[in-house]
Amino acid sequence: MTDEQNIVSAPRLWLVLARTSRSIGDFIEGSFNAQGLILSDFMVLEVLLHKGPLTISVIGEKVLLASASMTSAIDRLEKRGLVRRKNCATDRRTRYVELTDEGKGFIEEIYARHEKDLEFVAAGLSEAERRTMYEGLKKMGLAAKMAVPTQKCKTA
Amino acid sequence: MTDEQNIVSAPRLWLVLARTSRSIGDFIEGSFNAQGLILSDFMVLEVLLHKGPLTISVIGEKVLLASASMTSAIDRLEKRGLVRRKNCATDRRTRYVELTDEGKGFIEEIYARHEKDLEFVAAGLSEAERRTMYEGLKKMGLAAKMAVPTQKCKTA
DNA sequence: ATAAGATATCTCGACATCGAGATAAGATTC
DNA sequence: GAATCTTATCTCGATGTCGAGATATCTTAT
Repeated sequence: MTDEQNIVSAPRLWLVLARTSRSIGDFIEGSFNAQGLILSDFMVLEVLLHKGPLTISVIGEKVLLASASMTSAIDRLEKRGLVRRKNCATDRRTRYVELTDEGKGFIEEIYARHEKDLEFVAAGLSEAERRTMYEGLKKMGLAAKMAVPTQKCKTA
Repeated sequence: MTDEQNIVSAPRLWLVLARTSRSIGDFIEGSFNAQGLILSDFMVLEVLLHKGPLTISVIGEKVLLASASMTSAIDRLEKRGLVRRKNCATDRRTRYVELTDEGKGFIEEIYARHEKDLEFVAAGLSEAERRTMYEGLKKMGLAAKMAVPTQKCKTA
């Protein structure tokens, strides 16, 4: 740390933010790439584990994937027997996606490791630091979202 | 903010970090997508603007692109007349990449806008907040990098 | 000087993602 | 009830990225 007394410019903050995000992303991907899972597929499984069966478009909103990408993501997971598509009784356009038993055990195990990975990465941070970072990141993210016209930014 | 008093878990911190990084990325891309620039190409031009001519592999290290991706990135930029490949006098394997006059003017203008975008995003943060976030992000990034065996993590 | 190893760039094939458009079905309006 | 609008998913083609391997060149050891 040679810059202990300099002010943190916005570009510099963004640089370290982007790099950190990437480093952590690479790191956590390491814990399931060996199982042939990519980050998107992991996120889909994780959402299903914690929220239960959801429609394809709802999952897509949560993991930030376009509909075309969702179709192929679910295809990949279904082909491996980790999830199952189920027709909706009341709306025949809709397809619910749910974890198979195998998929549930699979993601549970991987998610436990994932949590440990994240604890490790954040281990050096005090509660106050986490709080400040959390709030600061939210502020920045909200400002960025508000500035993008296409994005729907819920004010709540 | 309904969670003013809860502790910030590592997964939650990572979630907001990843989302913020993405939101800001989308936002800043908006300011040059109209010019037909993608983020990678912008980063290449930005490095050349601030560091001067560099070899393809050095640029790749700085913008975190694999060599195959760098070849096509430079191809794209060269085709548009924004950069130029130059053979190295002392090492015939190496190709230096430099901005053309057009490329220089182009990236200068876009970078100015880019800086404003980032100032806008970080505007709501006090100097203390920025400092805490900066240091905290660096801590997390370093921890993640150290945990990835393939990555060379300079201790300096 | 030669052989073996390292390095810089490029080529090729695979793949995840996306936008746009197709299809089918629910919701709304008249 | 038919026409129109909206929504959910899928298909298709294009693109950016990557890993692995090819090629050319430099470096090092002998």
